[in-house]
Amino acid sequence: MAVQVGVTIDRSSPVPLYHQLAEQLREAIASGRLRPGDQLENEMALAGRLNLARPTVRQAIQELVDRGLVLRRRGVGTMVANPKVHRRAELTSLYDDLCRAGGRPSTSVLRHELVRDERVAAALDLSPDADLLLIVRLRYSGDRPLALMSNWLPPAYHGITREDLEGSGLYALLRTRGARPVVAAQSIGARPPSAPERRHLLLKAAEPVLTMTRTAFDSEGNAVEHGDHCYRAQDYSIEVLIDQR
Amino acid sequence: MAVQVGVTIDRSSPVPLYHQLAEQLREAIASGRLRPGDQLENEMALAGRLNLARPTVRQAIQELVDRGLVLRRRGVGTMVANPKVHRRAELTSLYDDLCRAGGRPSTSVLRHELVRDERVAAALDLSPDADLLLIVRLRYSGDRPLALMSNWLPPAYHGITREDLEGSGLYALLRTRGARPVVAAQSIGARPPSAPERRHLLLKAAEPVLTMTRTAFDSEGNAVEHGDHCYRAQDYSIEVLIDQR
DNA sequence: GTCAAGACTTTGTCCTGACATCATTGCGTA
DNA sequence: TACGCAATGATGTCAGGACAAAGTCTTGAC
Repeated sequence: MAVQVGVTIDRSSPVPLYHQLAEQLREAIASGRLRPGDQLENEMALAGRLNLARPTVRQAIQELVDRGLVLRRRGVGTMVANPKVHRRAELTSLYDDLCRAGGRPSTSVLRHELVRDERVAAALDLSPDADLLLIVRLRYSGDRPLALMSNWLPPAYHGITREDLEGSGLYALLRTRGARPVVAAQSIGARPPSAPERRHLLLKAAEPVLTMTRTAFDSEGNAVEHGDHCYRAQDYSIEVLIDQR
Repeated sequence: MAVQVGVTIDRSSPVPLYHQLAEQLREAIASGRLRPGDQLENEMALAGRLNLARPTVRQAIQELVDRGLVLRRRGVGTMVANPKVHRRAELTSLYDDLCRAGGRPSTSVLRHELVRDERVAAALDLSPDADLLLIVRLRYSGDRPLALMSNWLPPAYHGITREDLEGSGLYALLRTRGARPVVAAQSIGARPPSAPERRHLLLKAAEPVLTMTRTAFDSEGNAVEHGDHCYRAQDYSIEVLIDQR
């Protein structure tokens, strides 16, 4: 009944054992080796087979529960969840999104300069006179403009150049510089486009823009970026997955 | 240095000990007895004082970490996080939101009838010929129309009446009927209003609507509701808090 | 006075063991 | 046949201990 998954645990690795296990189970689900409705081995069996203690196995499975990948039912067991609830909101950039969707994104950097902005500094929890790197980009999908994006970065990331930005997404760049954004407050709205927005995004006055304002922090509460984006609403929608525990 | 919080543990209660502790710490933070930057007692001290094992205390604190209420730093301790990252996205209804914001929401129910809809049934993971209760409501804040909302409910909730809906929010009603929605996929977009939307929401053609489509499930993967809402964009924005672990 | 090594504190990981609670299954009895 | 109860098997909770790793602080040498 229960599906066995090939798992190898490397005890010499610095990666915690529970995370090694969670990662391999996650991969098994993503690749389809474990399919929705499949029953996982029970915790004791997994622990015995892998020579781990049950709390370690539990911690691994808890990671998957937290992500909504599996469901636990006391007295029954653990099974792979319905794929509808699989994907959770991720902190990714539009660039990554387009790449995954198979689009050919390109970027033109309209502005790249140091500024001071009290309002943004407050959002980032920095002192009001902090220097911020302002980046304004126009993002294309193929040859059609899709988004006009303004981002403000704290001093730690001022080394990012125009050339960097034309080649990859902002979040990928931030991550290569050690940023580990884990939490972001987003506000999403809509309005008629301003004149520059109409010009850049090739919009008529009656065609609205979808706006997204976001501030991202790492796990220690340090500011990572503040963004103010607007999208062509007819070509874009924002997907979020909300869960409450 | 560390702030002691009055905590009482009731071992005869059916509520898990770790949850009792987490709840009281959460309350201490919410009420301001613990303030951002304050250091919590360390895990061993808490465990000793409350006669709990350290893993139990850890599990309690983990709950707070998961909600972004506190930060843990090895070798340093656990401290209350910056309030900027406190609130997380919640599964609430517009009605609840307006109540909290002090508005005086009112609702008129435009439609309340059983329908079949293959597309919605698929989103809810029900059979295509399932009977669904379609509810269309116009929500006012004070005397101004704010949102036009369509919701489809699976058979378990067909007992909800027009009168119920005029008095409280949909999510409150669902919860009184035992629903425990915990996960929802939302898609947010914008577009010019349709003619009926313009009429109901008193919009001009150039004023866009913000659209939100949502499907909610409970922790066992059962469908709870599917909603298709549109809001006056000039009066409303959607806040989401995203975190990735 | 400055800097580095080491002691100390605190959280992170992992183990073993025990009992509680819930759901299901199957058997026995009415 | 139908119902109820007990056995079984799974996850949920909790204890207590051990060592690892990271950050901070003190101490001592130069």
